[in-house]
Amino acid sequence: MNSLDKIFDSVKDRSLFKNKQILQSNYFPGEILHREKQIKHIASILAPSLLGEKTSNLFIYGKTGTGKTVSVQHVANELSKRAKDNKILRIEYLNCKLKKVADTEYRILAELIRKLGGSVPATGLPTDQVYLRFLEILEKSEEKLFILILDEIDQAVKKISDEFLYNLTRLNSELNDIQIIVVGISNDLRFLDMIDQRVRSSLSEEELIFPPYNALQLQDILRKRANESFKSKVVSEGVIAKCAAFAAREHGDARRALDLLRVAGEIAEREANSKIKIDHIDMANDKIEREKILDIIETAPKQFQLILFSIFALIKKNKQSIFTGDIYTYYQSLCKKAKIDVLTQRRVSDILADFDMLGLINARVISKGRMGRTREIRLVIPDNILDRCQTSLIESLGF
DNA sequence: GTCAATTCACATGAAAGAGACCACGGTCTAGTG
DNA sequence: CTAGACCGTGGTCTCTTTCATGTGAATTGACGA
Repeated sequence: MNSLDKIFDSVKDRSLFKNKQILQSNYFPGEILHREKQIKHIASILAPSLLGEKTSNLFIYGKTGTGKTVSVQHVANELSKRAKDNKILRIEYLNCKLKKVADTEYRILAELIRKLGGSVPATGLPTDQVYLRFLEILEKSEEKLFILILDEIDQAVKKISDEFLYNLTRLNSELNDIQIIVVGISNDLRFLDMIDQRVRSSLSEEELIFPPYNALQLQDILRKRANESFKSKVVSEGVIAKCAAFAAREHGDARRALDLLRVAGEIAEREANSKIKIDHIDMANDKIEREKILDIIETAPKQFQLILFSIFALIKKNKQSIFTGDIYTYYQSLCKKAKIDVLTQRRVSDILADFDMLGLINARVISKGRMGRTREIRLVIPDNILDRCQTSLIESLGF
């Protein structure tokens, strides 16, 4: 027991972190760097709501990790702080990408109702019933304005169709005592092209684009957070610069940069180093990448795993690119051997497209002339973790 | 040699089914007074 | 008489199939030089 105590005690001394939470992605910083302009813009658009006036709907675009969510939430917090006493304003934030929570029309409404203090069954009701309940509960509330922040709204629209947004904007005409203001946040800059003209004009009355952070800005952000989260002298300037450079390469993703720093810190800590070294960042980068991929692979449904396994096998056999047809035939024989139902080619095609989206493979639709059109598929999983992936696949498939 | 038609092997879309989950309202049953 | 069990109907949601339509360039074959 004593020896264990020692280990436990030594962890405390050895820790490089002062407060690791600050580097976690759900941490909400008190001060947001390099977004003053955008924050002011958002605030100025939403400011009239404090007087109970219906403001324009607002749409915000920007890649992941450009501070959209944080900025909007910051403004929302300040607004509700101001409006706390007089019941004019109610602000709710909802991330439409959360699986099983808010990724369908029904669930978004249900979640909103829940936030407003009502209750709805998880399933079973017709959607229009849920709309009615939503209206009812809105009418009942004392506030005059309801600011609805829909994060990752592109995900929702992709899944549900833009009718949902149309309904949402139309609700205002059915509401007497309360008006809804929609603030949409989207990662996809082409989002507006996806939605109907009618919706577009009524929904995105104001638009705002968040540019990616550049390397210098990322450095500022990292430096600030590092100061708060690490003990002193753990993080050197070089480390920060490297983290920033890494993330800047990936379209200026601040979240990514912070993850990198945190994981590098964890690695350094485990190695009993008192400082983070440049190497640790490379290791962290590998680790993040590896865990992301392994996580996808391990949690994927069986059929997905089978198809992925087929891809692995074929890639190994002939190093060059492979095509949908090859994969399908291999997959078929695999299924027969394992006595598993065979999916149609149509479905497999979709699954391959999913893999492309997830970044496991790189699929390009090419035409081989008389040999038809197909996807040319290349694996983007780095060689050094390919074996790990394969063994974990074999394991979970029970081969 | 040139040019348009053809043809391949899928991609891509739309719709609809299967099966799991669930709410709601009506009916039946057993327990209670 | 009534609370609770039970059942049928009709929802949502995910994964999948079925049917239909689309598509880019190698190939073909007719044509003219």
